[in-house]
Amino acid sequence: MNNKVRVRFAPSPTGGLHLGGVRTVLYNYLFARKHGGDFILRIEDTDKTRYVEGAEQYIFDCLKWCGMEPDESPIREGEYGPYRQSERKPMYRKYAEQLVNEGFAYYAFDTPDELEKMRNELKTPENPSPQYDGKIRMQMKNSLTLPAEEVKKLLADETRHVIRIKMPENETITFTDMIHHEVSFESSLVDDKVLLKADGMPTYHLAVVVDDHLMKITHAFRGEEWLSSAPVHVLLWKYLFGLDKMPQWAHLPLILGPSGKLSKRDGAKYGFPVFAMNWTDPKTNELTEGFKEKGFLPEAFINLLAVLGWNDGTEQEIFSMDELIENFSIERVHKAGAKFDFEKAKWFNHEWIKKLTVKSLPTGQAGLQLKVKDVLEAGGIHVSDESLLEKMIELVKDRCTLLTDFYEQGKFFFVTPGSYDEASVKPKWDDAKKNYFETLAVKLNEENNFSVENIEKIFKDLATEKNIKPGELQMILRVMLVGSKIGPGVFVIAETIGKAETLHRIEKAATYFQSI
RNA sequence: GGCGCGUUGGUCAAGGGGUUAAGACGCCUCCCUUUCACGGAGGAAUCACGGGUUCGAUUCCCGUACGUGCUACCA
Repeated sequence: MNNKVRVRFAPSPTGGLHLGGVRTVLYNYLFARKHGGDFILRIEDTDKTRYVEGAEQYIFDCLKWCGMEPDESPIREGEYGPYRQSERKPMYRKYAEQLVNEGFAYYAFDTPDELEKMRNELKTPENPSPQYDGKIRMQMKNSLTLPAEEVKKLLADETRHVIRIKMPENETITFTDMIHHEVSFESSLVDDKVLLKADGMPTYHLAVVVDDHLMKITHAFRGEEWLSSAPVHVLLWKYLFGLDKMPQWAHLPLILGPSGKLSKRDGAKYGFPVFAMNWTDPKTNELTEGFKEKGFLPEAFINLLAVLGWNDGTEQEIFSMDELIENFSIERVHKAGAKFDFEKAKWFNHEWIKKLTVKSLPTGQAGLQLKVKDVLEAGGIHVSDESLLEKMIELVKDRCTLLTDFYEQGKFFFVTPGSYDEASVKPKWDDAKKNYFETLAVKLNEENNFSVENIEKIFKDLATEKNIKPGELQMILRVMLVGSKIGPGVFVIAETIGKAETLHRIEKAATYFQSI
């Protein structure tokens, strides 16, 4: 008897990993970790036509970035492999045939053309999408309608065929969902889903049941879009392995975009990422932006996703992965879909940037320092002084919402401004100011202790002496050192960049201001 | 069209027969700061609608509307 919790996430390698996908992984992962269980990654690649080169590796990379590495997966083998359904192909047929032998499924020989013909003939305004179901299966070409001899011959001749489930006539299929509680369906209203495709690959319906059984999955969390096909899965469990062995289900609410279901296109349309990381579709070469590249911290990303559709009942909103694991409960996940709000997403990132110290990172991932360094270097700023980098981060992190903001907010610590906010300085600049800054430069140059306090004292004493309001002077000094009216205290900036650089910037700017 | 699921401010949401219906984001005002932010103090804004049940319904029940998902040899 194995009571250990085992959950799995089963993406199909057909494109990028969107918000809803990552949240599904996250909830699976949190549940597994909370209960000391296993988190398994299984790849659903039974549809060769939709398989996209590179998508599988991309999924691994995204999970790694988020800090959710599976215990068993195609790259970290366990005892229940293989973890790619395409590599498990031989396993499925016998279950499908068992179902046929027991009368729960049947062989269907209808060609795609015949199916299309049937649908077209039956299509009416009242019934826009006719199903292959109990009402019409006796008019189709299958082992229920054909004489046994003919079926035998067709199979012996290796005629292309599929195996379909035979939905019972009048049965109410009821099951318990951890979020929606009791859900019921009328069996006669569900169609005879294909279980095994003509190429021998299982469909999702067969594969999910067989694999969950073979991999001893105890809990299965997936998007709400699967709720409609749950009755098929329930029946399959009943026929194949017993309802008592069926995992507990939880159908997660959808994440919505500004107008309806969140789509890949919403990203481009509204200017926010919808994938975890940048994804370039190799077929179209189309790039969909990722949260990582947009400047999000993985801590913030999983945090904002976790509380989109779940909360622990307290007022806490900022959770680390460890706190999430501790406090998460699937029962508190909402029933209703949640609209994604990019403004709030940015707020989470802001909070995490403020929260993280430069070096220590709770996740053990690359620190803020390295990430900020990457941002600066991407902007062409070479960082050679690590202690200056650390100091800069501490000084400006309160005013950075995205990692990429560190460029604008921090570049002046490393490079002399190349341009100035002339509109602010021009009206204030006169001979008295020119004279003031010339004298200031001399005085600062004589000062050996170039500390914030000393710089400020010299600055203010001289202002008093020259009878100029310090406020205006401070603004000008800021533009001299920074180039614009942003950043932390001017005197702190001066101290940080050092005496030589401060003097250099004052002189360079004064010369420039004189010319405008 | 059928079936499923859902519905507390603009958004995320707590709550759950009697409450001034929490909190957060965003927005607005003020304070701090002669920079930009952070921070602090306030403010505007909500129980989809209609019937029941009840002394009382945002909360329970039933309808309606709206939203959303499924209705493929896709997952």
